[in-house]
Order: sequence, then C-alpha cells, then structure tokens
Amino acid sequence: MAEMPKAYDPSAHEDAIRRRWEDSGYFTPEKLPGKRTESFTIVMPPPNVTGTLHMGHAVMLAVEDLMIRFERMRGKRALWIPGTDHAAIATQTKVEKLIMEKEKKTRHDLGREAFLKRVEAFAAESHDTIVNQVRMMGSSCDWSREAYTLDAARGESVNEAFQQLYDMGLLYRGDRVINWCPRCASTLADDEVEYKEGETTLYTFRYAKDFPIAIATTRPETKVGDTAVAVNPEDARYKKFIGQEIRVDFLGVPLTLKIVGHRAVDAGFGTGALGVTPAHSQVDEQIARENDLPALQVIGEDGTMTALAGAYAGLSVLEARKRIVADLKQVGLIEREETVGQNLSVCYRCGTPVEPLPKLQWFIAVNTHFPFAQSKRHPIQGIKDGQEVTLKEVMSHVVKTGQIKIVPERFEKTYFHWIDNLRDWCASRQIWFGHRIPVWYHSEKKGDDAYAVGAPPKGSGWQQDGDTLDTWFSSGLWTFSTLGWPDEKAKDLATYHPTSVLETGYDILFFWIARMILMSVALRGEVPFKEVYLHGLVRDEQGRKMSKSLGNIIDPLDMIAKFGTDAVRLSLVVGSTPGNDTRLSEEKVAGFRNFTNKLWNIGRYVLTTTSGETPDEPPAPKTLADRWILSRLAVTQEKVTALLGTHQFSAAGEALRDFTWSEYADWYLEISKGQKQDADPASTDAILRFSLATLLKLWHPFMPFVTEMLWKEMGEKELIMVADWPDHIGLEDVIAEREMQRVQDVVIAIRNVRSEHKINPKQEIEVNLAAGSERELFIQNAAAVSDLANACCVAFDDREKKAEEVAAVSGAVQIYVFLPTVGDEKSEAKLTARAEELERYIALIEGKLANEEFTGKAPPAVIEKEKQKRVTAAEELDKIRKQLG
RNA sequence: GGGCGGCUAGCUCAGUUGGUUAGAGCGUCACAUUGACAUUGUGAAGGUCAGAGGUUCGACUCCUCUGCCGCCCACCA
Repeated sequence: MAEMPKAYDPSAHEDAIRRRWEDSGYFTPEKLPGKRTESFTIVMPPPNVTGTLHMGHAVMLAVEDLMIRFERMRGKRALWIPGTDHAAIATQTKVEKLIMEKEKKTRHDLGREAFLKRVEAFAAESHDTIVNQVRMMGSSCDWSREAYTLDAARGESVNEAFQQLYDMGLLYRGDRVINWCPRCASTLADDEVEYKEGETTLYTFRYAKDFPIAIATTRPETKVGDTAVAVNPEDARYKKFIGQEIRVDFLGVPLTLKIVGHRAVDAGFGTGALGVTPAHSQVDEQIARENDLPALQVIGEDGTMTALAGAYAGLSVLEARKRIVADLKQVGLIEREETVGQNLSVCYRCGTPVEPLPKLQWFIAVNTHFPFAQSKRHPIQGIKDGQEVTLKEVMSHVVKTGQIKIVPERFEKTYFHWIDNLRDWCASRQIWFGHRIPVWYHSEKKGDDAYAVGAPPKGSGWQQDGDTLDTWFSSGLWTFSTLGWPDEKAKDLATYHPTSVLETGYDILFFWIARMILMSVALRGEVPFKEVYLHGLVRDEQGRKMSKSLGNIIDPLDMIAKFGTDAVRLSLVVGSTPGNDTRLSEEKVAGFRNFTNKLWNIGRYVLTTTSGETPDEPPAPKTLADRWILSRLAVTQEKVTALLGTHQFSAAGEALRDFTWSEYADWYLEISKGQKQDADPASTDAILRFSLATLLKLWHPFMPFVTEMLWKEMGEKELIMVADWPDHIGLEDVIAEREMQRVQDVVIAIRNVRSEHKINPKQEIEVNLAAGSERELFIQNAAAVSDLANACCVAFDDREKKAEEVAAVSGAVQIYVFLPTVGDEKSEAKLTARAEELERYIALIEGKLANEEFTGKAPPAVIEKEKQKRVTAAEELDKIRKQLG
C-alpha cells in the first residue's frame, strides 16, 4: 500500500482516476461486467455551444451522474448519452456580435456560406471546452454515443420528422401574425418573447370628425391598417353600432371599418372600443378571423411603413407614430393623451421591440385531430391505435395518467396550464444557423405543386427554403434521435427507449420537455421518458442569479481546482431539493471539502491499523458495540438505497454523512481502539474493513473520486464504479431490537456523562448513582458498558464493588462506573398527561366513554369516522407506556 | 389579470401519507488537543414553524383569509 498523506489532495489523484474509468470502457453499457437485463437511460440535456459550462450545468452533471452510478452499481445497463446543442439563434447572435466587434461586419457582409463556416468554427471550439468540463466533473457518460443536435445523423432525424409530421397533417404552412424581431430579421416563438416594464402614451382619437366612436391606442401608426372597430357586445354605448360598416378617410388613407362585437374587449379600458389591426396584433388577428375581416400589412419586415401607409410609407415605426400624432393633433382628432404602464414585448436575444407581422411560416398543429399511431413496444395507455386525437390531448394525457411523472409534482400543474394555452408552434426561423427546412419551392409552378417536402425533387427550377428550424425542433427529438431513429431497427432504440429519467432545470420545462413529449408521442407513439426530475437554479450567496454583469459567477472549474470535484458535487446535491433554487457559497463547498478529507482519514486510519481480508459478507459481531455499528450500517444502507431510489438525493447524502461522521468515525472507531486491546482484534479489524468498504460503495455515486481512490488503497483490483451496490446487510434479524436500544442508551448515557462533567475520555471521575430503575438499567447493561469502557468513562457510587462485578463479566481492565441522569420531571409529566388523554380518547371511540364526558365536542358521526384511527392512537399509547416504564 | 412557490434557529435550508420533546450544516460560545483527521473532538445557547381563523382527541403538516418576498404565464388596445 502506498503511503497515504494526512490530507487528501484531490488534484493529485483525480486525473489518474478519470483515466482509469475511461480506459475501463464501463461508461459504455455493453462493456459492463455481468449479465444485465434492465436498462437505465438518461439523455444529457445538451449544453449550448455558446460558451462554457456554469454551475447550472454542474448541478445537472452531479445529479445525473449520481443516478447513473447508482443504477450501474445496482446491476442495470446504465447508459448516459452526452451531447451538445447548436442553439440556433443563441449561437448565431453570439457569433454575429463577435464579428461585429472585431471586424465591423454583419452576417450579410460575409454571405451565408462564409458566415456559417465562422459559426461552425466557433461551435467546434466551444464544444471542445464543454466536453472537457463535462469530463472534469467525473461524468460517467458514454462518449462513444456522443451526439450534436446539428450533426449529420440528427439532420436525418430532423428531415424524417419534418416529413412525417407533414404527412400526418400536423405540419402546415400558414400566413399568420408572428413575433418578428426586426433586428434579428427573424420570427420568434411565443416563448422567445420577453416583456419589459415601461411607460407609454395612450392616445384617444377618432378616425374622422364624424366617426361615432373614439378609440384608445398606444400605437397610432398601426391605425392605418385598421379594418374594424371592436366593442364588447354587452356595451350599451356601442351595441347599436355593431354590424355597421363605415368608410373614413384617415389622414389621407381610406379605411373601411366594420363595427364588430367581441368578448375580448374590456368595456372599462380606454373608450371601450378597440381599433382592429389584423396584420399587427395576434388578438386582432383572432377577432378578424372570427369576423372574416381583411388584413392590411402596413409595417414591413425592416420595421418601416409599407406602401399601404399612404403618406407615411418608408418611415420607421417611431417616426410614423410621431408624424401621425402630430397630424391628428393638427386636425383636432386627438381627444386625450395619458401616460400608462405597459409591458413592451422584446426579443429575448437582443432586446429589440418585437413587431407582430403576418408571415408565411411553418407551424406544428397542436389542435388538429390526427389518427394516433401507437408504439408496438411501449404503447401509451388509454389511447387506442388509430384513435383521433390532438397533440395537445396526448401531451396532457401522458402526464395526467402518470405515464410521465414530474418531480416535484407541483410542476405538473404548471405544465397543464401551459398546454391548455398552447397555440400552434411556429417552427421556422429566418436565421442561417440551424437545420435548413427540407422543403423545395418551384419558381414557376403554382398551388400545391409549387413545393415539395422531404428529399430534393428531381428536375430543375427547385430551390430549398432559405429558413431554418427552431432549435427546439431538433432537440425535441433528442431522446430518440440519439438512439438511431429513424432507423426503426436500430438496436439502441429497442434497448434504451423510452428513457428512464429526464433531468434538467425547471426553467426549460416548456421550451424543451414539452417539445420532447410532443415529438415522441407524435413520431413514436410512446413517451420519451418515464420521469422528469427538475433541479433548481443555482444562485449566489445572496440569492441573486449568477450573471456576468453582477460579477458573481462561481466557476465550477475554479471550485474543482480549489476544493476537489467530490466536494463540488456534494455541495450541489446535499442541501437542495428538486425544483427549489439553492444558494451556493465557497464556504459551503469548503465544508464538503472537509468531509471529503474526513472520509479520507477514516480510510487512512482503518487501512493503517487493520490487517486481513476485507470480508464480502458482514462478519459476526463479537461485542455489543460490533452489533450496534453493524446494525446501524444495515439501517443506513437500507435508508440510503430507498432515498436514492425515490430521487431524494439530499436526504440520502445527509443520512450517509451523519452515519459516517457521527457514528462510525466518532464512536465506533474510538471504541475499536480499546476493543482491539481487550477483545478480539481480528474480529474488530474485519468489522472495520467491512464497514469501510460498504460505506465507500454507498458514497461512490456522490463522491466518485475519493471513494475510487480509497477502494484501490484497500487492495481492490476492480473499480468501485462497477462494484455491487450493498444489499440487505441482514443484521436486523440477528440483533434484537431491545439489545440495540440498550447499546444506544449506553452511548447516549456516556455522551451525557462527558458533557456534564467535562471530562476527557481517559479521565477518572466519580459520580453518585441515581436512584432505582436507573441503577437496574445500568446493571443490565454492564456488559455493554464494559465494551465501551476503554473509550469512555463510567462511574458508580459503590464503584469498587460494581467495578469488580463488571470487570468479571467483561474482562475489561479498568471500569469506572457511572449512571446517567435521565428523564426530567417536566417531560415525564407531559408524557403522563398525554397518555391519559389517549386512554380517554380510545375509550371514547370504543364507546366506553360518553361524548359529554370527553370534551363534549365530537358528534357521533365523527366518532364513527375516527374509529379507524384507533390503531395509531393505541400504538402511540403503547410507546409512551413503555417509555414511562 | 391568472397561476405557482417561499416565509421554520443569527445565516442557508430539511421536515413524503397529521402523532411523543420540530432537525442538519455553517456561525456563535465553552471545553479539549502528543491521537487517522486542527480540513479535529465533546458540549451549550438559540425556534409563539409569517399572522389570524377553522377542521381534529392532536396541526409545521389539511382548509379559509391576510401580509411580505420571489417566479411563471397571459397581456389591455
């Protein structure tokens, strides 16, 4: 055995351990030892190739690796697929910015091809950084299956998905008002729009002097595109106008305005009448569609007024607003001006105000019925093959019926709410970086013949769509595009899909998780995953979001360099619960560094002071302390396994830490020092080694490096990452509960002595023995106490005599006897009162005590209902009686 | 406007079917220190579980209302 330094130095070992793992090939499930029949699959949420990893990624990696290592040790075919996301708009914008800063050029200056080359070079560099960071975290993912949302294989999946959705009638091309970013020159999905609080002026005006209704608007410039005025159908003021059509000359622009009634109009806002601009507002478009009104596009893609805007054509939106307001004032049509609060829609990328525009785009239809194509292998329960459904219905159904479980559960509500309000998903983007839309247009043909979907058609005159697909289109396919789809015969697809758990931050529940569910149910007829585990966001010490501008970013790599990977992983897992944000500070990581070192020193002590083999099975306990620690180990093992199985990672870590530190290290290791002198050293060694080995295995998923290191120090040849997860240690049967209780009583008693008398373990003390039952208890426990005698100190009143007795029983060298003072009067009185209350309660529900005699409160019906609770009340009473003696 | 979450020790947070005396880490204070570990050990102090009602034999836990903080969705022309 190599010499073990006093303090664990992670940086000295982690590289070598990482290499051993990767060289072993065990990250690839097919290469794992033993026969494995059950799969456990996680697809890694692919980080964007826009830069480097942050703490959010570190949480994701720590949690996913924890699950994967746990399941791998439990004998499953554990597969974790790594990958990266091209993040279309995000990456393109970033590169555009870089080029603008350095070379003062736009993407149009470079041209599509040259620009894309630049983006790809940037993405490749970013990819390498990310992969390196993922490896640093100790992630045991299968690199041989690494994927990228924009690589060739994923391109095939995307094209196939597009084609299939189109054939199913779920993908259509439509002219609709979309969110347009004039700066990015692209559409934005509804959830890519952000809102900025601000103030604006609300103008009340009339289209013309004789127009019967005044209109309130914050966007006068769009009014040249109005085709109707909408009022609430219940509004007494305007009811009589509904149905009329009025022609006006609005500042030189001729308008035909129909007065319509619509429930969406709030009679209390402004004048209670809304100028309907079908081309530049989604709500207005809705009103227009219901009333069959025409749409006039008065704002162009470049953010300037179109020819339809009459005299205002060519002006920017803001210019036009100024001019129109000025002109209206001049002719006296403005009736009021007031400042109102407003939520301005802006592009989530560049902050430019979003301009709603009508545009030809590709949409995924979520409300259209289609015959559901069921998966043969993993059919969705509750839907028949060929049944007419909408995507929305299925997306909702799979979560409602528990076929996909979301942890924490409360996010299911949020999910349903989102689904309910979901509109058709605009999937095309006017940017260059991304999957090009697989549609070809013919310049001369017309109607349905003018375009072809899928493979490039034969013949000349065809040109591919210049747009690309929303990045979520390709990442929506992620669970199966990484497993060989569209090749239905792909072995991976059959073995690993549906995946087991999808672990990610709650912030992309809609963006990504919902899209994966959509794609998987539509294209495969099965769920993409059985469970969704959502972790919280990592914030700084003060609870702020980490951001560059605040300068409060904690870089995972810095923390790893400073405290070691194990400490970083622990600090992200322990002390945080699913779906809740956590605060991270250096002190916290330092605390876990201390624990890593503690474990190292536990290992160091055991390895340097014991000899012999490490038993595979729990050794037979020789002393009560042995039985105590082994049974505590058994209980801990069971608890940790159960908690990990239900994704309660923090609780599992805490339980393990408490046992490791407060019981195994602080007590058993101390006891063992004395025990090895007096009792059987070989037996004690065996128990020390067995417990250590078990602990290392239990800790491995949390802190893979230090456990792997110590495992090797223990002389094990095979890696701990493929060791069998500790199973039922089975000592609960051996150890009578009463006996266990006795040992624990003694341990607690000794703690009390030490605290009361402020003694060193080796100091001799004298204490008077308390009366009665306590004395009996002590004598019963004499043998147990003697086991601990060398580590602790015990005293009796007539200590010489009792010491002899005890020494005779235990063979211990020195016995100082003591009995702890337990049970203060106050708590005993409380317990007695509680017992009485319970007795009366049980009598009541058994009918032995009349209502009035009890409290006079509970009506008979309630008592009937409460009878079933009798058992728990009786149990509690039983416990209290025991305690009171 | 609609929805969700949080409010528990000085700080950060646990508390999974309502049940004895509400827990941990850090911090604070006291004591210890030839020890596998000072990246240590033993203890202590510290809580009307945001507030008010209600249900119950019993509420941190379930219901209603209120207050403050945060988040999400929609969006008002």
